[in-house]
Amino acid sequence: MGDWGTQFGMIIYGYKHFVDAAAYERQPVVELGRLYRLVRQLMDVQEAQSQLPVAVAKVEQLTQSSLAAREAAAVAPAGEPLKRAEKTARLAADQRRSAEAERDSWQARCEAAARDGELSARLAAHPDVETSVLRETAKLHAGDADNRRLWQTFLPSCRADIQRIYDRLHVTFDHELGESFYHERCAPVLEALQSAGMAVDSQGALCVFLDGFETPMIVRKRDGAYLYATTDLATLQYRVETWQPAAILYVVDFRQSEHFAKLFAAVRQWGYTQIDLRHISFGTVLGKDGRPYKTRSGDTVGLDGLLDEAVHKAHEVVSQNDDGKPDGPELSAEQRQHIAQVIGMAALKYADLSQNRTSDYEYSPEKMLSLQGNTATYMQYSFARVHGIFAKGNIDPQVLRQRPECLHLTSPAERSLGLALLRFAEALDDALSDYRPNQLTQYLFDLAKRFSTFFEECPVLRADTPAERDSRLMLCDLTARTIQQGLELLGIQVVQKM
RNA sequence: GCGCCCGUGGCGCAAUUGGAUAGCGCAUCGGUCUUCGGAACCGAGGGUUGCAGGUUCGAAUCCUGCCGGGCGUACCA
Repeated sequence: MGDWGTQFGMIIYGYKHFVDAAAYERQPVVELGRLYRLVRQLMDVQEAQSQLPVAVAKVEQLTQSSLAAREAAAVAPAGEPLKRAEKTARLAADQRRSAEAERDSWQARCEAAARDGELSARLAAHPDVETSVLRETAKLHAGDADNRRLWQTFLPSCRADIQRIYDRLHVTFDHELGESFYHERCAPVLEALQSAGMAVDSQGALCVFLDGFETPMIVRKRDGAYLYATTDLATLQYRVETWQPAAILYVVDFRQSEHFAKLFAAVRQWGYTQIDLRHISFGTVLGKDGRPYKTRSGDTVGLDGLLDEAVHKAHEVVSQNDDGKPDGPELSAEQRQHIAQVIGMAALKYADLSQNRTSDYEYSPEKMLSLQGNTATYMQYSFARVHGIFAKGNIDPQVLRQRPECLHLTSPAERSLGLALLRFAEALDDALSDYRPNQLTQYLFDLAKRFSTFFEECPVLRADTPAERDSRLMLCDLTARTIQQGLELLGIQVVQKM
């Protein structure tokens, strides 16, 4: 958990220069959020200002080489050389265009900042915020009294704010140790690496050079600060000492695969050869523009808003459906609210988990909040239907479960459903073998579809014989329990009425 | 430049890791329908799996080369 990184340097810098004491007094997290965004904005503009001339020069250079490539193509002899030259020219033109686009976007940001008087004044008063922020971060890490004190007062409210989201998502931890916990363990790790001859000085930084990698894994910056890799090494050592794990899974965006490849290589060389270390990488969430999705303006705001939207939309559908009941509405306002919570969260989680873990996907609220087709709602609906039958028939499933011999599969729909039920264990194995939750979602959707067919074709309470009725009730119960168990493994709840 | 990943009906995705006629959802079209809960069911159309070779009894999957896209690449995480 990132309780120690640059984001705290940003907040500390913001607090020292821009805090609104009264606002902080009233709502600390809101004010700290504002400060974070403010500092972020200053850093972004200054990045744009420093990148602009670089981009301009790059456009100039690429324009030259593009011209040269076109001239070369004009005089190239026909055949293979011409094709090659044309391709080079095309590539050069593409590069020039994308450089121009980049230049324009830096320029637009600079101009927007220039039009904002207050922002311009701040930029003038605070040149190079990024360096200042890094300095605050370094001071925090070095034990500076002021920064430590600020960090200690900020941390609880920041942590509590994040907890709100975890609570909404029902995410809990068995152990929780932040980056800060490992800080004091970093120096001994580096000493060990140095005495093992693995870590050496290079250009002022402490580096581990590894076979098969062009660049080293840097474990201590020139300015003395530790990095991501340092904490990862200390964390691994601590975990081995404390829990003797057989395997450690790192569930992290695939863009960090090189980092983990280096980390694992270093760790094995260090002597930890018995642990199964795995980077469970996943694809990037993309915005509408196909670029990685970011909430530059804040941190958890985007997610919070999405959760609200999911619940709100589910509430609309629940209400609409309940109002349309033949005998009038059945649900209280509280029930509707609870159902909307469960269904909305489920839709979001399912949208994420039903995707192939390794592929990118586009952040699209419309799709993520859909309640039709291959969605959690479909499974939850099956579960609720079973409870509808049990309620209407006054059935106690516990009684059924005493006599499993009552199960008889005669019609094709019953047989198809029964076969799917038997495959549950197999689906779990599939999901587990390569850490792919979508194997499980796919199974559950298949099961629920078969149940729908069964439900349509096979009357349960009005079955022809008591034996058939009992058998079908049993199938219903098994289906409901399988769906409930499967969804629970995905962190998704069910409701008896919806 | 080097490295990693991706390309599957209009759109979004699967494919038991090399097996049988490539599946599903949305969308489209057509049916069911005074329901054990229609947030449903049944059916139809739509594919040369980016292109070209190769390996194999068998390729969406493995190899090679193109085309197109994404990401990473020395002190961010």
